[in-house]
Amino acid sequence: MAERISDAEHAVMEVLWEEAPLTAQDVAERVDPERGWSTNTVKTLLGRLLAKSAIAHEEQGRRYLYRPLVARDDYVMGESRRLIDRLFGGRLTPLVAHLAERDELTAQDISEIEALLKDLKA
Amino acid sequence: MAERISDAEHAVMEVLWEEAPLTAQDVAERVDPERGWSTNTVKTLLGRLLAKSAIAHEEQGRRYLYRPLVARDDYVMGESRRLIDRLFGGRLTPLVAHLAERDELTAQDISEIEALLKDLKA
DNA sequence: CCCTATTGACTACGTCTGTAATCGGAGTAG
DNA sequence: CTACTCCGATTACAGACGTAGTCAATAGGG
Repeated sequence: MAERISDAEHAVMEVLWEEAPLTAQDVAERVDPERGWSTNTVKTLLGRLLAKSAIAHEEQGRRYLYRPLVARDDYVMGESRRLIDRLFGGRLTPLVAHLAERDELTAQDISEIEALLKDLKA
Repeated sequence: MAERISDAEHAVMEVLWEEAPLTAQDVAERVDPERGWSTNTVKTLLGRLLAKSAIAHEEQGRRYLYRPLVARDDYVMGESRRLIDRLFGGRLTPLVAHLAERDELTAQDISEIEALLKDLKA
């Protein structure tokens, strides 16, 4: 089931997570223009996502409406875990430490996370 | 330079980050046995990493000694940023929040990170 | 009813990846 | 000198990916 969503496919998923159901046409129109994809490319990606059961489609007249089957949260969680496991021995602290060391954290980030953690303990 | 290191290649890099320089043979012996790679496979990966300048080799008699050119920290940072940008709009807080929501944080994690952040402000 | 525009399905194709066998040259044991 | 061995380099090959063209069916416009 966890058929591993590729990068290009992910771009399509983002569209459907944002709004669904949509027709292939709609999706093509909403994909990040950065990509510069042709409609056909988007259709192929939709087809592949269907094949891996990441999305589903229901007939609507002579076209299909696509909707995500995988929740964004689940995908995001999976990817995050994969990275943390692979690079930080499965622990979040080293990641935060790493970002901190490289000055990738703003004062605001720090406050936000502190507040968040405080809440967690409550 | 930033030739994007693949997953299999990454496994080889981990060995060299752990200890270097090493011969191809040494690397093959130290790669995670989980992978079950033949020596040839490791050699191919070393070749590809050379091609993308992620590692370098120096002649030592009849063989080569391989050493990393890319620092682990840089690699790790790059991958982390990529994930955070792609999935969390470039901000760390949502990632932490996400992990928290899914109960992926232990009490110890929380304390550690709090301590870390406290230090940062000092 | 016939032509054209639309839509999903199928096909294409070069690149990258994972995995490995093979080839050719250089020492090494006789 | 000769057969063998060790090593890096070259080649192989299937499956995933990014990207897109073509085909067949269908639904409207005349």
